[in-house]
Amino acid sequence: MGSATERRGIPDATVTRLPEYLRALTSLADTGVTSVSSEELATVVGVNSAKLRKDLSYLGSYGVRGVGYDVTHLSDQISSALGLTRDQAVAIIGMGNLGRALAAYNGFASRGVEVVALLDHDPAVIGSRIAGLTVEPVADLPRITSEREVTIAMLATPAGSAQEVADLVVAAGITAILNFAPTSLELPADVQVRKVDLATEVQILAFHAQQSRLGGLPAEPVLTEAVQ
Amino acid sequence: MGSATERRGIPDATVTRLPEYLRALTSLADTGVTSVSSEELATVVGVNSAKLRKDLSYLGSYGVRGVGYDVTHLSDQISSALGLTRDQAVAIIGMGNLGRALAAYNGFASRGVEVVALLDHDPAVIGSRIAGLTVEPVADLPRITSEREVTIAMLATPAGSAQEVADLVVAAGITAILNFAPTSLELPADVQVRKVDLATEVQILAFHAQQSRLGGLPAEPVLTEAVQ
DNA sequence: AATACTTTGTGCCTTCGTTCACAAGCCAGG
DNA sequence: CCTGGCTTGTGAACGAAGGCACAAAGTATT
Ligand SMILES: NC(=O)c1ccc[n+]([C@@H]2O[C@H](COP(=O)([O-])OP(=O)(O)OC[C@H]3O[C@@H](n4cnc5c(N)ncnc54)[C@H](O)[C@@H]3O)[C@@H](O)[C@H]2O)c1
Ligand SMILES: NC(=O)c1ccc[n+]([C@@H]2O[C@H](COP(=O)([O-])OP(=O)(O)OC[C@H]3O[C@@H](n4cnc5c(N)ncnc54)[C@H](O)[C@@H]3O)[C@@H](O)[C@H]2O)c1
Repeated sequence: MGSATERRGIPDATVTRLPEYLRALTSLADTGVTSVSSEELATVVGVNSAKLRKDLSYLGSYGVRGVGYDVTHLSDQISSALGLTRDQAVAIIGMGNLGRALAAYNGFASRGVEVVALLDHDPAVIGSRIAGLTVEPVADLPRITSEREVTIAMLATPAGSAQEVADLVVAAGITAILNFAPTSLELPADVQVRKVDLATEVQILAFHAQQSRLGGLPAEPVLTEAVQ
Repeated sequence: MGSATERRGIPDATVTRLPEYLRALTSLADTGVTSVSSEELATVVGVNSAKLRKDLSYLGSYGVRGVGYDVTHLSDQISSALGLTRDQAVAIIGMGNLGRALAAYNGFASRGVEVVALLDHDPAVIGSRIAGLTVEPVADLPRITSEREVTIAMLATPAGSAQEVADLVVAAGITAILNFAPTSLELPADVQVRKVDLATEVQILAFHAQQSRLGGLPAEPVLTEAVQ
């Protein structure tokens, strides 16, 4: 119960859930709800309510006992904890199939993410307009980064170029990368990297699918915890 | 050290790493490497070597002390544990920006994933050809599922339709879903769901970016563990 | 055959995360 | 003002995951 929002040490597991809570709260607010109990919010998000409360307690939240949480206030608290007081300026690098889809995605704006630059190295692509932005050469990344205060790069280049491009990104002063290329990047420890690898996701699903196939017959207690 | 590969109870954390190992091994095999030590493989993937060895031990692996692991044999072991002995047949539902990018993605084939159907409900899209496949109506999902033995569905519809479509998917007999819509699905407990939410990923990065910005000044020991 | 060297597989301890369960605190209603 | 009923915030128990460190088990060398 420290002074304020910025206590060092929100657990990683909590941080990964905060965006989920925020999304659920935004959606509740849109439907006119002004107050939620931890129980209600927890079922919406699909987590245990005690976990939810503990998560919120890390940001020194202001729930009211017997009542619940004020939706807008809690949203603000979470936004602030996540550093979303200002929109995050994002650059997308590699304007192929995936890069174009990302650029065209209109789900970012409402969640504090603004795409401010599209980059590629292919002269055939540079200069074309995609989703209201003009594709620029990667060579301009340092200038673009400082001019538009880019904080996050999305890497959508082929795996072969990913490391090389990541190095450029870091050299340009960006310290957070969302990597879509199926390769692990070797970068300084102060650079945050998150990876989205679809084939990996599918393979994890394949494992579980196989499990239920195998486990289906040997009459196992199927553990039907209702998600209701 | 049980009889074989199919021991019940590979930890979840291990399962999520197995695809990474498999990818690294495939890439090593491509460059002609036939044998790796846990140390080498671990640095490629970016994990602790003891963790790697423990992970492999869950599949009753056959490493050779003093030598390491046979690359192709280990690949087979992992593939088998993951249930990739046959390609996973995947259906993509919702052929918008993202669905098209997924359909055009050529990185699946080499990793045991085959896209066998593209579905939408929009008559304007149905019938068009994308990446060699014809878009079919969602109404045909049950037939398509049984005919082509679809095991996994990728949901790329707007968030508003996601639950509804997911219900159809389950009704068609599919028990594994990769959900790209930013919403949590409520489904029977025996259906495996994994979610890919890009805005969430960005927000997590935003948090860490903020942390290093705040922590940057108060002279903290930056913990530069070399990923080498 | 014996010795030196390498690398696995794993027991054990530590750290992190989850869940339970309940006292503390707040509101509403009489 | 006081009582009853909810819901929060959190201590404590539990469980999962991570990592160290070393015996066990193999290869290579003499
Ligand atoms: N398409 C998908 O749905 C999908 C899904 C999962 C992962 N991915 C991954 O995302 C990445 C991109 O996929 P894609 O299908 O869009 O590929 P793509 O080939 O369509 O596009 C790649 C783009 O990156 C550009 N590029 C290449 N090297 C570059 C460099 N050094 N600097 C700047 N730009 C460069 C190319 O000019 C091209 O425009 C790949 O790593 C792929 O594995 C794609
Ligand atoms: N575009 C991206 O890069 C991106 C990134 C992250 C997440 N997403 C998410 O992925 C989903 C799709 O995004 P998008 O940009 O491709 O949207 P989109 O609007 O371009 O495409 C949606 C497609 O789904 C189809 N559809 C709608 N309702 C359907 C139904 N009931 N049954 C079958 N098909 C239906 C539509 O006809 C359309 O073709 C959204 O939920 C979005 O939030 C997209």
